[in-house]
Amino acid sequence: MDALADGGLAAVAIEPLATRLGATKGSAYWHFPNREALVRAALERWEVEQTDAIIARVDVVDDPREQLRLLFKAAFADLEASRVQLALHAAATDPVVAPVLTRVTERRIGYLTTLYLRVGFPPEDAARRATLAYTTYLGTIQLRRSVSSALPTDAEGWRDYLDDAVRALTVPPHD
Amino acid sequence: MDALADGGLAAVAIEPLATRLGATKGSAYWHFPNREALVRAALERWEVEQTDAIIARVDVVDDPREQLRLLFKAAFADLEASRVQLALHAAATDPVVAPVLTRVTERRIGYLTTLYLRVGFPPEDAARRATLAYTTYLGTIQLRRSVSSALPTDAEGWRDYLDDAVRALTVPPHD
DNA sequence: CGAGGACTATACGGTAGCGTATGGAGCCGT
DNA sequence: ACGGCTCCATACGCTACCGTATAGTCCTCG
Repeated sequence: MDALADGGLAAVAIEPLATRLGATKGSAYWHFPNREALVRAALERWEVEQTDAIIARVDVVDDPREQLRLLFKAAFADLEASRVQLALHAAATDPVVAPVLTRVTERRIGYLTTLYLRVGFPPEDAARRATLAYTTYLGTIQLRRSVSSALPTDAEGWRDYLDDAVRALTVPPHD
Repeated sequence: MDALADGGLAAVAIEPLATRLGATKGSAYWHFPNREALVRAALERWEVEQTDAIIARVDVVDDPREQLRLLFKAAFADLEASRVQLALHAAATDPVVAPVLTRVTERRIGYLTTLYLRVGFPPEDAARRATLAYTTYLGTIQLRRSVSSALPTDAEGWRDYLDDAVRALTVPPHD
């Protein structure tokens, strides 16, 4: 996961990882039949750890608006996780990555949709706004990584930014 | 630019491009001293074409809210451009890409800020909302590429999505 | 027309990664 | 104590890319 976060999917490779671990190719190929299996193992782990975990943590709260705010806060808190997330999006065309990324994304947007439904949005509006919220998340972590100077750096600036985002994303749909 | 859009920065390479063009390495190395120069040339071209061009097209309208809507529409219209955009963000850690990406991003957010100012936002709120709008843009093209099933596919669904986005992004700041 | 510049082609050596082969260590049960 | 299982190390061939060397073609201009 570290390699994925640091160097993208290309860094999830047999020889570099073996070196990093002070081992050799020979031993690596005993544990994994080939590089694809290694990548699959990393993806499987990511999918399991990054779906239910956060949802479960947010689900203890009752007020859906508060849940949204918590969700955003939690999503941005884990820097390592967001770097992995970006690495996988960067590798979205990879045939091994694509299905996993699709599943996780749809599941997350699905959960966001339930929150918007509980806020009182009609189904179609809830789904649309959930997607919009997710793109805001994606774009923000992308920007934070690529051009961090464009985002607030201090804590209160960041809080203002989040507040404004939640405010914008919870404005009632049409009229 | 095609190679960049299709295969990311890694595809902007001497030998693959030479083959693609029906030429040989030898000829490529006459035009460019090395691979880095080739990449720089592509980046320079991108920076020039993708900054003033769109801004100029939007600047003919007067109403800033309408400009925002137009800007969003224009930003999503050019599929090729958004793929290049994503390729560069994926390669954001590359020392050649980083400064170019930073310049372009800050310039675009700067322009968005002027629009929000003209809408009537106080400076700080305008800057914040401009950033938020840009992350929405980034996240949406990211999602469209990675998990296109999560976004509306038909024209009216897309229009509704854009309308909702503009609506959310133009809600007045705090109170 | 012929010399030099613009461009192309072929061949070479180097690096980084994949995957395979093969030969070990070290431990475990009989 | 010894055959077998687990795990690791070394060596090899293969591919794709980088960059260099060198020779060739063709066009233009004096």
